[in-house]
Amino acid sequence: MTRRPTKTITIKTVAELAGVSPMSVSNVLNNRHKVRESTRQAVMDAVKTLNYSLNPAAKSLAGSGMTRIGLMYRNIENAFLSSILIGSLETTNRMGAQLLLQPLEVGDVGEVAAGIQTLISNGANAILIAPPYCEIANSHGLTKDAPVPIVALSPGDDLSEEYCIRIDDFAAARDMTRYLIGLGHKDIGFIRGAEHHLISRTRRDGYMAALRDAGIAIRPELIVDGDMSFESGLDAAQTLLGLAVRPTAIFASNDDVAAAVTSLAHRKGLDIPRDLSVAGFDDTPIAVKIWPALTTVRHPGARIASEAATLGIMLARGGTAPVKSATHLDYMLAIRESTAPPPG
Amino acid sequence: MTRRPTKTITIKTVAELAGVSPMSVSNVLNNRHKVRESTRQAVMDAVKTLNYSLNPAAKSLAGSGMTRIGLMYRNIENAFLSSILIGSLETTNRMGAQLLLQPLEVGDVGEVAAGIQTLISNGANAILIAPPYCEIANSHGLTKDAPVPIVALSPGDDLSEEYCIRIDDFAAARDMTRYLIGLGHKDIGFIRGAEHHLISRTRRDGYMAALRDAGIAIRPELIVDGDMSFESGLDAAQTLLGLAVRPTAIFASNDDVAAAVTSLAHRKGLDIPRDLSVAGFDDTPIAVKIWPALTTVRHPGARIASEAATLGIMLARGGTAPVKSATHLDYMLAIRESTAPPPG
DNA sequence: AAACAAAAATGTAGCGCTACATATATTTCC
DNA sequence: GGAAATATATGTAGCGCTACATTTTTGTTT
Repeated sequence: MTRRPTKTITIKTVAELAGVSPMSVSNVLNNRHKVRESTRQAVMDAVKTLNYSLNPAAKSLAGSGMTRIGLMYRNIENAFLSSILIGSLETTNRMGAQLLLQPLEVGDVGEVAAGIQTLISNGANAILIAPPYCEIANSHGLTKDAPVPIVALSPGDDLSEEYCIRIDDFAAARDMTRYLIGLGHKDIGFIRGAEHHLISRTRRDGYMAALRDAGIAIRPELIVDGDMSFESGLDAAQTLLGLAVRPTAIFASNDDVAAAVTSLAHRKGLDIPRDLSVAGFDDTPIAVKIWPALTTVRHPGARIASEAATLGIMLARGGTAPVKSATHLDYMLAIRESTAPPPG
Repeated sequence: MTRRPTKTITIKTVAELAGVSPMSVSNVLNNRHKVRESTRQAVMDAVKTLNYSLNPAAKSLAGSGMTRIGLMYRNIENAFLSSILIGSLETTNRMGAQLLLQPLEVGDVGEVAAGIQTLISNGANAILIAPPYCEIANSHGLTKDAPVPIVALSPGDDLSEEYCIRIDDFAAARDMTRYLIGLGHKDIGFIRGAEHHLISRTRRDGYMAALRDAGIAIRPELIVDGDMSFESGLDAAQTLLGLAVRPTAIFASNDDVAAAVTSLAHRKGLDIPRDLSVAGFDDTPIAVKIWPALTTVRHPGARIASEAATLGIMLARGGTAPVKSATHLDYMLAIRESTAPPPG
């Protein structure tokens, strides 16, 4: 009488058709054990006839609702982010949780704060944050007293206020640089990532550490800025290859940039790896789709996201929180065809 | 007294703190217009103090719930699918709907049917289906009397039982082939897509139509199978480049396969485009990240997904359905550096 | 067959919110 | 200043489901 007259099919409709009580229908549909086979059949038949399914909102309201995991990330087409998406999705799916996505456009502090707020409003019980937002959120104290647990995906360093799942970027960059040094390279160019990614600094530190360890003087002009995009890689490569004493190897902060270096080198008639070695970072699909296949660092985005989602779900479901600490996953060097000893 | 004692913060808690009725809190939080500024302030203060946000399940149950759009797709790392994900996400976000993701592993009929069922159980009010599942679902009548509207994303042809958003794959493939013919090519290899993609057939038909129109005899050995993966592209390229009379141009069913052709050609010491022209399809990011940059067909995945999501949301919200018909978006040829007149 | 135990089915009372109707405060106008 | 018009606030009655307690049925034992 009040309200729009609803002709919705409810659990009651089904109960009437099946000739049982609503609770029995609920019991069947949630396969709780205490239902006689005949009843189950009757209910299932009615369900099929009515093409019925439980209302998730009501279910959630009444009972123990579905676990919702929020994922906040930069809305750009980027293979590493893709793998994070895939990984979180796969895990939330497998564990019966729901993934709420929150893509951000710009990524200033305000947008990050608003994004967290939106996710919480939408019922997120835990939040995963991809870089660089995990770092921004942390450094601005946005996660300090968040009402839900926060997990940082692959931040550039262990973060104080968030759970972290990452690889040791410093060690990985150092190892790759060492590998290049081991091949005989001394003039190794390095293309930095985006300014605001903590990762950019960490990886560069690894590169410098390896040089220092090997007693090779650091030539500042060999370290050029980029922003992790293919285009910025083209510019950076232009700079490096235009140097009077040009590097015999270039280590880029990610695979897209390394692909750009490869592309520009080809344009300039350089043979890779004979004239120039190129190394990337992340091991995204493009690494094996360019020629020559790229030597790079395997950065398991999907696994990081998967671990993070698992942690988030556990925490959301009231699991005991381990000490707020960082988990370091393994990385490894994927040595392919783009690196070789320097010419001569 | 019954039930777990809940200490949840509800709208009532907020109302008490703010000294108003629960309804006023509701009115403020849904910014309905009829609230005095002083009341709004009081409520907002209480909300902030309690760090409160509305329970979405209850909101959804009580009122006009949130629109949920399901997206079913193949769970593989693939740039075109990525762009579909991004596009749907962006639009659902912008229109205040929620995206429910349903990645499929294998894709037999059973899994597709189950996926649709799951989405509906999870409250999807409309479902978007990416290829090849839209075609599978359609051909097996899975969408015939679905309780929610179904939108096919970029199927290979107009589908009878679903709304379709796509480009004219036939015409696009024909145009690209014509372009190659226009450059002077006569021996044009074609690498087909996956068997079960309707798209594979449609694109091949376009290729054949262009040859026929130009009066060029079709050499069946120039048409080889692939499955749209980089690896299959390597095999197909091996076959084509091993031919006694080898093609002077190769048109691949997607960019990954074209990248594989490029890679293999380089390995064999061929210069692209001098010795061999290569064309792809989709214009995914890799097209401009390999060298030489790939001539390809721009297939606007994000826009397709965006249009589809818009349609789905409109239908879900009770908008009038246009006649169940297909929308054709524009495609265009992206002419880059991988194509040139044949040698000699 | 009565007495008890276990299994199965049901009734009741909300979960936290909003639509709608109703009640109260404020403004407008003559 | 008071009636009418308007703006604002509040009560009531569920939305569709499930936890828990209760009742009914079925099975087991002596």
